[in-house]
Amino acid sequence: MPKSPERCKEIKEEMRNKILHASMLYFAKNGFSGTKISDLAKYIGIGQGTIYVYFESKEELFKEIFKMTTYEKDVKDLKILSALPISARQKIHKLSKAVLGRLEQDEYFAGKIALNTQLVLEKSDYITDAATYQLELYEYTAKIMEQGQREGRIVEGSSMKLADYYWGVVYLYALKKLFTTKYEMITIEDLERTILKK
Amino acid sequence: MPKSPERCKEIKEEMRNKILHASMLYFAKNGFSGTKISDLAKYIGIGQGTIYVYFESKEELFKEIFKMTTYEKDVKDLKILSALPISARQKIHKLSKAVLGRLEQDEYFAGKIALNTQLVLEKSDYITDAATYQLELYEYTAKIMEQGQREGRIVEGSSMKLADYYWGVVYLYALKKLFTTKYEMITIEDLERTILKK
Amino acid sequence: MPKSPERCKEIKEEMRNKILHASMLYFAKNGFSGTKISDLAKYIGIGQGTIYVYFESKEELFKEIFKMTTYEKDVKDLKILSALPISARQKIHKLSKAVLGRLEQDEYFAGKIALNTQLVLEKSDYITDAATYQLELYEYTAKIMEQGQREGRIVEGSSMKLADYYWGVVYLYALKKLFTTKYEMITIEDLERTILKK
Amino acid sequence: MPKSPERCKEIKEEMRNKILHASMLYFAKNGFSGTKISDLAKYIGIGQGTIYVYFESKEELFKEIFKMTTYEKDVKDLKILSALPISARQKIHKLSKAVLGRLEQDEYFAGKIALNTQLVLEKSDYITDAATYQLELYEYTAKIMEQGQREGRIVEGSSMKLADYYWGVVYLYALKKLFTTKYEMITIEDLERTILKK
DNA sequence: CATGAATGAGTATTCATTCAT
DNA sequence: TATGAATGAATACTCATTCAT
Repeated sequence: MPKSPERCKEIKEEMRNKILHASMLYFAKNGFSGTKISDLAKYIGIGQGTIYVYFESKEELFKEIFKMTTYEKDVKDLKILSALPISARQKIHKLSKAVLGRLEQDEYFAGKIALNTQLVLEKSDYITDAATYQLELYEYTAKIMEQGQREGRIVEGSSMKLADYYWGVVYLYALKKLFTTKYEMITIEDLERTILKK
Repeated sequence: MPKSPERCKEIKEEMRNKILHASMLYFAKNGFSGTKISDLAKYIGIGQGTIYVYFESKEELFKEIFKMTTYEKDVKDLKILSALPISARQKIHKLSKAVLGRLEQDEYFAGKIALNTQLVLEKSDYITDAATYQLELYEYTAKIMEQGQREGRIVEGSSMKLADYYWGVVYLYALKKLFTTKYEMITIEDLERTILKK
Repeated sequence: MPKSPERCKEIKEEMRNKILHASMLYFAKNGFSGTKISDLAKYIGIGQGTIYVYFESKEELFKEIFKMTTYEKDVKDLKILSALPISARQKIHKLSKAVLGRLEQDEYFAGKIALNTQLVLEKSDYITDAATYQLELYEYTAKIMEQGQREGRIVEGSSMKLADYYWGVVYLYALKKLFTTKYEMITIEDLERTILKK
Repeated sequence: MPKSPERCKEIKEEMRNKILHASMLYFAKNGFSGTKISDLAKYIGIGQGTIYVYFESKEELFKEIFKMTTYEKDVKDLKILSALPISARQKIHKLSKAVLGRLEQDEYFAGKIALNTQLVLEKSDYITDAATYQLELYEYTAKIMEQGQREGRIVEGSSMKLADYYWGVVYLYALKKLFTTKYEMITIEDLERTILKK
């Protein structure tokens, strides 16, 4: 008789997640074509075949990683933040504090952000799926920018450009986190300066 | 066969440069492992074998590209700029204007900057070679930052961090130039804001 | 656990036979290299591992199947038939009737015959083991052919060739039985005509 | 400059045919799953990669072989034969003579016939393509059978069954040709006896 | 010199077999 | 004992490199 069927499913789910999470960082650091299944398996600490028990192919694994690393939750949080009855200045501050904090503590957060780039770098097609959430993230940020502009605390210019600039800098330091051993993280003020009026 | 021997060399040099320049952009966009020689040759419009007439291997081609895309000239220019008897504010302005200008007009400039990242992303070893010039670039920029700090026009903090931040943003928009079709370029003011005091 | 020890053995023997019989047909239809253990297990309705409880390897299973599907009993029957004090014509008739009858009713009989082919097709080495009985089958058949030739009812020619021809046709319709859904079975007369004189 | 472009295409076509022909016999003898690309390449005397220059995959190679080994020409010939103003007896004689003659001399003919079986054995889907011509072959043969029945020289029964029986025997000896080293080929009379009335 | 077909080392994927439960 | 997830050796397939033309 097999193990308890529920426990069994749990274990399978666990392994799948293990592969998914470990691969995410590996792909983020090495790119799709730079990642060999044999190396990846060794890195995860499993046999090559095991990967194929859970995923049909290298490509499919990559797609699944991508689904997993969606900005869904972040968008929800940002939506709430943007709707709060506080000044844009305060919103930006809260956002910057949260983002830089996670960036410093959570390598997965950095990986998630970097992966989006891999996708661009490797001209993948999954972008569309991802782009939706990324766009929402930008839109809510842009809204805050507009509020800030009305309040006179954020520089003039296309609010979308500003949002793009702001998140671009975040992405920049995600890359640094992932690929550099020694680097100086910017401060909250540094980040805010990209968009705040003097 | 025995055409004019000089003309012959010229022709050779021409083809070599053609390969070198076209490959630079291709590598910048696709990464080292993401680039297949067969695709590259098709992109350049030559036979695969031709590449091997001028370069020993894919790796060697990449190294040669790297030598070509050195910051040597830029360092020289920056050195001169940093030594000018003008305010840091003005130096930053001149630098930003020049950099953003080239970024907008010259895809090769964007490619050169992006390549440095490929190297980091793919954990290559040539970094040492490259790092030397990159470091000098950062050092001269840091010097300007320090001057600016003394003049009270540039924000406090490690001058190296500021230089790194400044060039990071430049790199960010080099990527956008290379990989995005529609994007809004930042203005000189946007770029300067990363480091200028209000 | 310690049920009746005999009953236990019985159960084991049952499972072993289940695997053996089901595999026989599967191998006969798909060939040795065309059979995946995972598919076979699914077809039988058991886990992959279970097969390895009863058989050391895919190869060993195949050998065991082969032992099981020996012509031993058929040879014995044919020996008796060939020794009967009746005309070759009658012997051939009895044989043809029996063979075509079994072919129509018993898929295992068809499978047994087809398997011999797999062995030839896949150039296995077990042929030697099998060949012995097959040879005897042919020899007793050839004897009947010779009797028939003396009686003037069977066509001239090498008696072995005729036996080979006769069983070849039987094999042909074993294949049809196994692999075809709609086909017309030959009659006893059709089969006899291959060797009978007009 | 490359070789003369026409000569080049010729050479390519030659290699493609070389692979196609050599593979046909190899597949016929070893089956689809029993054929390793590495072994096949060694057998042909080329590098493994070369196969992939001409064919997308093992499966595609197999399909191409199948297209090549169609009964197209045979059907045409048989159509002409069936329309000749001679007796069915004579037609059958001409056909049997031709078929057994080719079988003895031409291994490719045997391979072609055997391949059809591989397809059945391996339950492929290409059968449909092949089946068309096979069916025509059977239909023209059945016509001759009907003529023979009217002329009283061919045994009674479904003409299609007789055609199927006749070609079945041919297939049987194609297998013997391919897989057996020592065997006795049947004579024209042996073959004809399957269907001729005494 | 330029080419692209041929090659085989390297990489992705499959599948017989093991083993913890 | 029965299972099916895990494994790695075996196999299919890719791609940098060579070489005859």
